[in-house]
Amino acid sequence: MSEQRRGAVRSEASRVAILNATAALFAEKGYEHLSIEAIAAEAGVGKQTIYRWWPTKSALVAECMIEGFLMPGGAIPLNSGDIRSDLEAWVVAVFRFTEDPDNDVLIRSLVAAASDNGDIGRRLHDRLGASSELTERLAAAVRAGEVRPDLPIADVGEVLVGAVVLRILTREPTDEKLPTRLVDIVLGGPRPVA
Amino acid sequence: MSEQRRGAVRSEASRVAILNATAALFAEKGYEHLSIEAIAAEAGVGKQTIYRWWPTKSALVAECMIEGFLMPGGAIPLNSGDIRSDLEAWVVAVFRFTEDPDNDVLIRSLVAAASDNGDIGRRLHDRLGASSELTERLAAAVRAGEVRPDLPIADVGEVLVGAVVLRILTREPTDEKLPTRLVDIVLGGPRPVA
DNA sequence: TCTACAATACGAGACGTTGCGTCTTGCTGA
DNA sequence: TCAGCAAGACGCAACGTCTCGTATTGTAGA
Repeated sequence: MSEQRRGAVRSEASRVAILNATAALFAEKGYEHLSIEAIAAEAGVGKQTIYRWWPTKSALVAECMIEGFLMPGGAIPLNSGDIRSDLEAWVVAVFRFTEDPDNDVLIRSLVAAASDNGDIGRRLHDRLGASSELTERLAAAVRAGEVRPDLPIADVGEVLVGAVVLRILTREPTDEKLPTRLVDIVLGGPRPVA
Repeated sequence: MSEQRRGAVRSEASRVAILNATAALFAEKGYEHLSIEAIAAEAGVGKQTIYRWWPTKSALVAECMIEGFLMPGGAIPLNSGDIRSDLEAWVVAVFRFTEDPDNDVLIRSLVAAASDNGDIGRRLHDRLGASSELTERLAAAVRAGEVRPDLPIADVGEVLVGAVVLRILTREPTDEKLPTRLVDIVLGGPRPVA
């Protein structure tokens, strides 16, 4: 045992340069027109160094996403105590994010990447918030008795994200009341008049 | 005026052969690995004949979709008089359709195609039923007093389609109760016990 | 009416370009 | 000594343009 390894060790500088270049070119060109050669050139790296560590373009993009080089942050729903306005604010924030053409291209490219690579799909799913912050906010609402206790919160988050993604895909323009309507749908009707 | 044209006229046989070949190769290889040269060869047609009439691969796929060479039929929700079970049956049918790996590839390729071509996105949207049969069934439910009259039916259809698309993208396995939960969400709670 | 001609679409495929993924070379550092 | 590195050559596939020769169709002159 004790497999000693000798020889040079993997260069972290190259790795980071490659991820940075991938993120930059991805945002600029989109997933389809992303080329390994361009990434290598942009990163100042030999092609082999990319092929040595990542089997496919998809894997490279997936790692970019994991490491947070793509989609930094992401919307996090607040907890003001009012689940309805918090969800609405979240949807508004997401739509506002997608209004910037740059972000629009980014999202659609991510969808394209997801559509031919399962890993990317799953990570996109996590990162978009459906299984983390958004669900957490909904769970808090259940605990606070703000929504009916049998609400399938994981599915609610997914439905909201799905609606947003579909809007982006179909290029349907969003009207300003859409966030309210979406939240009404998933919460089972408009806010009761007090 | 009266700009007369002369010379040979466009060959309908070639046009149909190209669309057929595109549909066949699209379903077989997916959008990404679809090549114009392969389409030309499959259709027994010169490449120039394709480039003469379609500016891009996306446009070709879009026309395939318009003409119904792709996604024949599509699920049509029944009207049994019970909106809840009709919607559920529709969701089940759609998920069952996507369980076949062939259809799965087709759908994901359509999503990929939509993500870099707006026309395809819009047509996919129409064809998936969100703006036609599904909405019509929901409108009938409103007229019959089955659901609250202020339900934003167009958005409900979109939300359901979005949820299905997202499931396909994320490769999340579907459990058998998912259709029920999705319908519960958009209809504002589980079916009341009679 | 018939015939030449011009205009256009067609199948076929050559062409230069781009990006692929592999391989080689010479260098650097553990 | 051996592994990772940058650089880039290599053969391959598909790109989109272009040019052949042929077929089809309208226009115009006999």
